[in-house]
Amino acid sequence: MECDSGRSGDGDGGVLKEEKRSDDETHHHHHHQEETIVEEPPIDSTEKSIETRPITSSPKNAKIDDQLETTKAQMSEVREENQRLKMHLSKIMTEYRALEMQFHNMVKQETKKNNVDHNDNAHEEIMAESDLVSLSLGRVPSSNIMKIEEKVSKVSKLALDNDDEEFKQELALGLDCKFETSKSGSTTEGLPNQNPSPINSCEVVPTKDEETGVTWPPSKTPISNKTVRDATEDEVSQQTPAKKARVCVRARCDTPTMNDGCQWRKYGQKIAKGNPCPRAYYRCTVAPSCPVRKQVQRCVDDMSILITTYEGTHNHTLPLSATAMASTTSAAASMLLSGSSTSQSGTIPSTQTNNNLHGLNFYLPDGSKSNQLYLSNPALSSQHSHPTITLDLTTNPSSSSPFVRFNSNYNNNNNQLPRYPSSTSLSFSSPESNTMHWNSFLNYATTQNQQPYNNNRNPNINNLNTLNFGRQQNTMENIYQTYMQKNNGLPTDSTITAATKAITADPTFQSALAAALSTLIGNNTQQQGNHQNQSVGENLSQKMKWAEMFPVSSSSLPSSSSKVIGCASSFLNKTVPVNSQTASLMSLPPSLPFSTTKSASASPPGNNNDNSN
DNA sequence: CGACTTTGACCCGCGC
DNA sequence: GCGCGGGTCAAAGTCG
Repeated sequence: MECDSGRSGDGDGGVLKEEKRSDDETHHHHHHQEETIVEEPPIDSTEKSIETRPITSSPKNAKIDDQLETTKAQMSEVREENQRLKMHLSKIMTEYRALEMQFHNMVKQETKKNNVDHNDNAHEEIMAESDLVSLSLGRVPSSNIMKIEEKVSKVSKLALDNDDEEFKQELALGLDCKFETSKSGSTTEGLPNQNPSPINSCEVVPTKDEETGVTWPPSKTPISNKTVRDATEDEVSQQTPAKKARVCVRARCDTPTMNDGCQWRKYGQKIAKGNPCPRAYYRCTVAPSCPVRKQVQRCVDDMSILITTYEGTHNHTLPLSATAMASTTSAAASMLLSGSSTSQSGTIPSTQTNNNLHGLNFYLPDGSKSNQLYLSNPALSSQHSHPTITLDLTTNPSSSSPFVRFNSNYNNNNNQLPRYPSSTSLSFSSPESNTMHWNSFLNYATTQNQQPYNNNRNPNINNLNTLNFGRQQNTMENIYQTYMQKNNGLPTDSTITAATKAITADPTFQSALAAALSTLIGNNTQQQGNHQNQSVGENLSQKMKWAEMFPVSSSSLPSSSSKVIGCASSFLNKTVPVNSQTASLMSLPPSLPFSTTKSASASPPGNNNDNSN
């Protein structure tokens, strides 16, 4: 809070300040001296003493009166200036939103077109481009993406008043404002104290079963496996090839399992081939019919690394502490299921050129960067029919390599020409100090007591790295909050433009981004939620709205009560104010299979608040 | 006693 | 068709 205000160029308030300066430089110039005089304490004390006494020395009094007058006048001017700035800001916001709307509409149109074309061409394109590692998260052929980009640039040009910088600034201001407000909100929120109202959570009734796309067959549902499977198979087969998207999270963890906030019940264990460490199978027990499973296995190469693979989406209200992981994994899975496959080389440059998205650098492993790819445990990644996205939280912080990777392995058979790109890697890294949210945030989770990484110039981040998560939950929450407060974390011009590019590159990406962002700023977005619109995605917008609806809660944190002894990833959870269901839903567009609950296996969401059995 | 874990058996898909 | 391996089931065991 206090320490960052003086910094320049680190996002946050800096944008506003600069705006102020540039707009009203003259005011500042000729008021500056008087301001300093006013703020000087001796004058105040003199004032007091004079006021309390009868007027004795008129020259002094006159001087002071003058100063008072001047000060008052100055203050009123400052107020006016403030008002002007506010007006300017609101205007900018309006324009920004208008642009967002336009952009979003275009994206929608393009997506529709692509969906039509997709069925015919997608696979061929995938086959043809399988050698390319792709960041395209949707099935939008790059040509179309480029079209979209062109259109966007056109729109931008139209709306920019021929000033790109101004546009950037506007964008930055728009988000700036949001973040700023959210930050102020966070201070009052402090530690979450309220339960997400089950009633409220139930209001977000999933209209579709998450089973729609998650082809995970519910095995222990009231209905028998095969019945449910048969019931859902048709739908599934119609929508997507039967691919069970999985999200694999690699994290360093001493304990047998990661505490992701959810309740799990072990139902099996196997020694997988190629890994002496047994693989444990867990089933979500928060709701009896929840189809979510996870596999936990130690990495054969590094026993300290725990590989947790999630499959499916919760169809019930999650404990607050589980929402972050759920939304993150859901979003990641949605990226897969929505087609993290196609892209042509044309799109790569745009995404590779260091797209800096809210502090995230997304870049693709091209041939030269193949080492960026994380090849997950072969035993886990060799699941042919399971597109798997890997969140690698284990990267050595000292390296400049990405800290977090999304690595999707559709098909890990090396000898085969993969139907899908063999891997897709999203690397979240940010060497720049103003773009370290995710880095610190995720490393915060993963490095535990590992060495701090030095990429960040912000000392706050390094502090975080020295912490264990999971065992110092409260401490970490506080520190995280402190960190969020200290790092106002406002996007800079470049981040905004990069974000625009990234979004342009793929609308589907929005879902993941939304989840990620909501994870970061989720409960801090109360007032601005309604302003966040289509640019980042409706999902994010929705999330923020929901964030309004569901105040943060900590009283229901199961991570503390759960029997699960594990590495807490619950550090994430504090940042997501919504219940799990909304988190799952929000993180995904309705059309995405992971996003909703649709059919059979789901028991009414309202009934799922109680624990299993 | 209920909830959970363990563990051997079983099922099923895939490759040969 | 067969074998392999991943995934799941369910009875038995364990724990609080």
